[in-house]
Amino acid sequence: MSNSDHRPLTLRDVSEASGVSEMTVSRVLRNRGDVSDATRAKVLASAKELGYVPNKIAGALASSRVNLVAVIIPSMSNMVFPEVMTGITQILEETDLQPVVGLTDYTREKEEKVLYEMLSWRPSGVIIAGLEHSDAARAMLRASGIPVVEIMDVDGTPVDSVVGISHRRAGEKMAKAILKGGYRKIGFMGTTMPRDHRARKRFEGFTEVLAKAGVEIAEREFYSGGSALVKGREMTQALLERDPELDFLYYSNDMIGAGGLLWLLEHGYDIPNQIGLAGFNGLNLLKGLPRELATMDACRLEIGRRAAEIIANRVQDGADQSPVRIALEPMISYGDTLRRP
Amino acid sequence: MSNSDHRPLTLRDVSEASGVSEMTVSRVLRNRGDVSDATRAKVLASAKELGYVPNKIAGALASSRVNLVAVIIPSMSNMVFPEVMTGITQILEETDLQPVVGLTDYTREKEEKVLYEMLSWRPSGVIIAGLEHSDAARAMLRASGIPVVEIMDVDGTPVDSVVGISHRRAGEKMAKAILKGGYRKIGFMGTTMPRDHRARKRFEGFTEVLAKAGVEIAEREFYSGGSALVKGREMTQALLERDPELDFLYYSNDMIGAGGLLWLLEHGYDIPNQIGLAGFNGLNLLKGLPRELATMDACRLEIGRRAAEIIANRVQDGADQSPVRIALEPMISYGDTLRRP
DNA sequence: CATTGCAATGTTCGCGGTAACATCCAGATC
DNA sequence: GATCTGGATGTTACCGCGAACATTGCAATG
Repeated sequence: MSNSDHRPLTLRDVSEASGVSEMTVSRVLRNRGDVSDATRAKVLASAKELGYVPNKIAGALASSRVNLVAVIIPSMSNMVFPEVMTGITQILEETDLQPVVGLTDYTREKEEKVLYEMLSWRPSGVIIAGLEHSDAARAMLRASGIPVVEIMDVDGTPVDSVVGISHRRAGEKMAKAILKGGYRKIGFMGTTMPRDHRARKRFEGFTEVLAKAGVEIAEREFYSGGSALVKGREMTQALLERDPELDFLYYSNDMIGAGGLLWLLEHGYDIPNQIGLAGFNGLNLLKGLPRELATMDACRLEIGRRAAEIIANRVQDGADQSPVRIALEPMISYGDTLRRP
Repeated sequence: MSNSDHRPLTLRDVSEASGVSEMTVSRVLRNRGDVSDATRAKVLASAKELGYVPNKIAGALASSRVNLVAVIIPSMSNMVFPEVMTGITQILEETDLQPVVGLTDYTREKEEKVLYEMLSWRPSGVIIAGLEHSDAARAMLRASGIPVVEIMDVDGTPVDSVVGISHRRAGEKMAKAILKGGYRKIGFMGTTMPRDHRARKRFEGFTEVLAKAGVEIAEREFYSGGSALVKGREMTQALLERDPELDFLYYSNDMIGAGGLLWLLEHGYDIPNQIGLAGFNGLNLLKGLPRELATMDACRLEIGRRAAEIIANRVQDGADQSPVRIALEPMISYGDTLRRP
């Protein structure tokens, strides 16, 4: 049962223990090729007794097949990417592919490093967040010769396939809804977003629609780090102190929106009449607040699923290798904090 | 720049492009051994121009060295494990080790499968949540011959090293604090926990201390799935309808605790006098609620860091391989919802 | 009973690197 | 000038497995 001498086990050990060739053991363990039931049973017994675990490193080298899919995302801590991962996992579980995650912390340097690291394991595909990469990263992706799916965002030029929503459009859509709701003095709160291109695009779409209607953002506030709920409270207070006339607050994510909502309720604001508010991302983590925050669903689960499907399809041999572009439609949810038109 | 014919690049390609042997290229790319500056520059230029990415599969096979650390945890979606991951990453970033995550969904079968899968990549170490594993899993861990750190929980017998808190003690500690606060009619809410051994142990420690003081849990309620915030509200309402006399509510996690808190505030309860409440896990995600929930810090970040440190130390050659046991002390935080003694 | 057919099993070679050792050569040393 | 030295580079032999092909043996066939 135990491997006390501590020489790592190999196929040879199993082969000797069961009295067949290494090749036959290999066939049994991979369920490939014809093996008699008797032999199969014998081999499985020996393998189990020894506690043998096949060496995928050797296997992958010999077969030049790796069942890994690299997933490169900025962070795991903000609820949006875990949900994307769930979607990816749901699909890949039905195949023999396996996701491996790399984190970029929203920096290009790290993205490049992580990508290099991942590609050095010769995965079968790459799913990577965003369309903005360094030239080197883009070159690596292209040179890798494997299917690449860029996710989250469709506003730009993909290397290969892309699945996401248009954040520009999401911003526009929210702006229109706010205007239709009759709001005119609008405050904006978001992260300081040097590298959050998606937040930037939403903001651009948002302000453009407002501009066309002759409305300007009256006040804005940015934060980074700390508890988002607390920051939402603080920024909301700060904004309203600067301009008590504001009748709408647009938050770049639901968490700060929730903080703002709590603060407004405590201070007796009449929502959504005296003041309306909306966030972004449809975190169902937040269902159960005193009021339901207006928000926009970024289709995260679906994005993960679609991206994984593209990879899974492409990996089959003889599969169509042409790039796919999927633009999902972000759905607005009015909740209790945005007047309906 | 591009590899259009699509034969994957190898060391040989770089070696031919730069006019030196493959071995020299290998040395340059790994920064190992003596190579003249001129040669180094030449090789790096060729590698970059070709867009060559070393093949770690081949490298690992040849050197039998893999810079991966398997991290096996139940889930990524409940805020506790992401924080552990952060701790692990913080430490491993200073080394050349890299974490690779596998998810078990709180089931033993999946744990066993994921472990097998991970071990087949011959990682340099394993960090795995909990002390309860199938016999097969335990056997694999032992047979692997690599450092293993079980995390989160210290109430049990580890395979090798262990870093965590005593959940039994955490439950006891909270029970004592509640009793000292003068509460006597206590309700409990948690997940249906067939496989959440840590929640179970907390519950056991909790009830035992109460029992010694002659106090019994008056009401209890369990949930699974859905939005924790909503569930917290619903369960709280249900419990108080069944027994309006309850003067304390203990929640097995902060999220449902937050839901309960919001419900109680909306219904005009006087907290913490008429009724007190406490959760578990110290999610700073939740800082910013109208009241700060009493809770207990499970030392998640620190657990991740310590576990990673153990692996990092052991991986060095000539390192002390003896098992380590680290029991961290969970700290109670009274917040605004638990009367101080 | 020799021949065929096919399932079951074995053999050879190479995947793309690296460890370990071998070689080469310019400058230092006597 | 012969010898030594050590940095720079090359050669050889694997690492553990799987693809492709080779072989074996036994039942079916004429």
